[in-house]
Parts: sequence; C-alpha cells; structure tokens
Amino acid sequence: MPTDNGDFLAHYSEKGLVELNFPGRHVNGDTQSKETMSAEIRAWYQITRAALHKMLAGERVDKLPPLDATGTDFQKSVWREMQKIPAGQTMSYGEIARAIGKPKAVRAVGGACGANPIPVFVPCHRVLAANNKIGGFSSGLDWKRKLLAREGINV
DNA sequence: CATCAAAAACTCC
DNA sequence: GGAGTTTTTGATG
Repeated sequence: MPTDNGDFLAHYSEKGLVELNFPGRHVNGDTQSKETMSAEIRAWYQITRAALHKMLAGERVDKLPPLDATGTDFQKSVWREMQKIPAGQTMSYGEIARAIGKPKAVRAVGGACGANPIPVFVPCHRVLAANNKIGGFSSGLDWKRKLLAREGINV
C-alpha cells in the first residue's frame, strides 16, 4: 500500500482489517498480489488506502474499512475508547483509564496501546502522558510526532 | 490447567 | 526518584 511516506503493509481476515504495519517493518512471506485477493478485500484495500492518505495529509477521515483487531477484552476496550478521540485532540493514558472505568489501570493502558495492531486508524498517537509528554510509540517516535504535527498538535 | 513473578508507551507524592 | 495499580505474558509444577 504505497503512500507519500513509504509502503504500508495491511493484513485482512474475512471480517476486516486485522493489522497495519508502518514502512520498514515488513515481514515478507505471505503477501498477496491485488489480483489474487477477493473482491471484498480489494474494496477494503481501496478504502484503507484512501483513508491512510487522508490521515497522512491531516484531513478528517470519514470512511474506514471494517476493523477486525484481535486482543483481550481489556485491550479492545482501550482501542474502542481511543477511536473516539477526535482528530486534533489528545487524551492522556490516565484519561483513557478513567473512561473505561478503571482509573488506576493507567499502566495497563500503556501496555494495551503498545499491543495495538492498527496504528493510525486506532489513534494511539493521540494519547500522551499526563504532563503532556510524548510517551512512546511502537513503530518509532518519529511517526508519532509526524502524525501529531499533521493534526496541528505540538508537544 | 493453576499459580507466580516480572514488566509495561503511567501517575502521583 | 520511588511506590502503587492493573493486565499481560512466559515459566513452572
């Protein structure tokens, strides 16, 4: 999946987008050409690519493919909560923890963010530490800063 | 399978 | 700096 920032790699199941990888972390082996994909996945691919371009351009994304992220109940709660963060805004790990009803699970929230298989669409980059510090990012802090800058957020 | 220990992208004093 | 909370993960019996 080519973008202005490199080639992303998407994984799909029968139910939707399972995983999205940043450029440079390619695990080759079981990639498929567009020709051998089902029509359904080709459609998702188009939507995914369009949404990705909008994200990288800092525009609001109106359409996303179905997401089929796998994880524990706790992780899915965290990811669901993060998807509710509007573009251009941030939350702290503590706020996420409160939002899912476990105010003291802040540390665990950090872990769930790190386990997020679909960065950008599940906007873990909009989650900062409590004192407005950048925290960490699984695919590199450069990406986090870049994505935040695109949305007009400065750290 | 059940249990235990250790670690984590945090927070608060 | 250091202690505290929750969850996940890998080792062990």
